[in-house]
Amino acid sequence: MAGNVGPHGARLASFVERIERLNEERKSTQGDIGEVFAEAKSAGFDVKTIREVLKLRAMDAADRQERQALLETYMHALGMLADLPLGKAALDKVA
Amino acid sequence: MAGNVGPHGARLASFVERIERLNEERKSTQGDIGEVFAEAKSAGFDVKTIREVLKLRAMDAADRQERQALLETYMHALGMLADLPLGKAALDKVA
Amino acid sequence: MAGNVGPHGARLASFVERIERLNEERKSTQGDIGEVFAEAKSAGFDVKTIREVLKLRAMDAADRQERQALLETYMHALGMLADLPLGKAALDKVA
Amino acid sequence: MAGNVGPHGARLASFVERIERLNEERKSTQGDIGEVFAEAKSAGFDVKTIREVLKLRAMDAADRQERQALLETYMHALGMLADLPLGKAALDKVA
DNA sequence: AACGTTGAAATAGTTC
DNA sequence: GAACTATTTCAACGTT
Repeated sequence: MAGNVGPHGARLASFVERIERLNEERKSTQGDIGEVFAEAKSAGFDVKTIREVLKLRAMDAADRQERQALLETYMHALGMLADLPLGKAALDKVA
Repeated sequence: MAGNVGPHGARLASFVERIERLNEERKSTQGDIGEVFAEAKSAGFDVKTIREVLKLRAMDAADRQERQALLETYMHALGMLADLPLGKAALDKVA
Repeated sequence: MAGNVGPHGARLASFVERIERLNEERKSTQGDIGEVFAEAKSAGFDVKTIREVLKLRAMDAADRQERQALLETYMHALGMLADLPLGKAALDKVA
Repeated sequence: MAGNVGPHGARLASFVERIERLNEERKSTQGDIGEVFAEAKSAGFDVKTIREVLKLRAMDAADRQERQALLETYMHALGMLADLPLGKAALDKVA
């Protein structure tokens, strides 16, 4: 049963190895995060609360992105108006 | 209202920012992994199968590590277990 | 204030009570396990080592199950992998 | 290296097997719980909320136990008073 | 014996 | 919605 997987074996092996390498990188970064949490903890901070802070900030960031996207849509729609007081006021509302 | 967070605010901010930075790094790596999968897919490979291969290889690696760790414990317990069928079978697996 | 929970209250109460009953059963069994450990300890055995033995045996059982499940996937993927060294090694492990 | 673990091997094997059997029992019960949750879910109930209910009831039960234990302490302390109005009033406060 | 630490199990959230 | 990962939780263990 010595197979013949065809000429694509090497290509497949390459994909597998690249993914494994990236996976290790990901885990390493994850480990770094754990270390920072541990450091914060031994500095007297409450890890759970820090997680809450991070979550809130991530939400804020997402909101900001949405608003930014909306803003750009408005920018295009109001392109011809932007220099006028009316257009400026509209932009102020979404910014 | 200048965001007075107490004397430890700067320290906390540092932790939060380091984690956020590492998080972005992690997501970026995750994105890279997704790209490799996409590349493999458009090269005609089956993504599900690649995942299976990765899982199997990871399992093997983890097993090897864990068995190695258990070996030390067993070394100490040898006297108690070595001539018990159960213990022998266990030892055979890690040896 | 007769605890009117709506028309589905009885159904919900039934679910809650069944789960609570099963939970007690689970805790009881857990207690039995603790007793066996205690008994083994007072018979002079090292509890930690017994835990290691249990872990190893559980691992082996899980491995066997998982490899069996993977085998089916591999059967389908044989054409793609069978003559790639990586694939061969993987197949050897499950065969 | 055919060990001689001593005369206690059979005893150890017995402990291991008893624990493994209890563990299966525990997992089986756990599976039953999962089934009840699934059933409740397909009946239209929110699983997360049911978990909250269970938690609250467990807390209440623990409280009741504590109060019961306290009550018994009082019972003993007030044993000689229990038949008198004064003692009864005291007992009413903790019940 | 209370305390935090460690390890395992379950739950929740995220990604595909 | 299925699978994987992370977070939380619970119990056991040693430590002070």
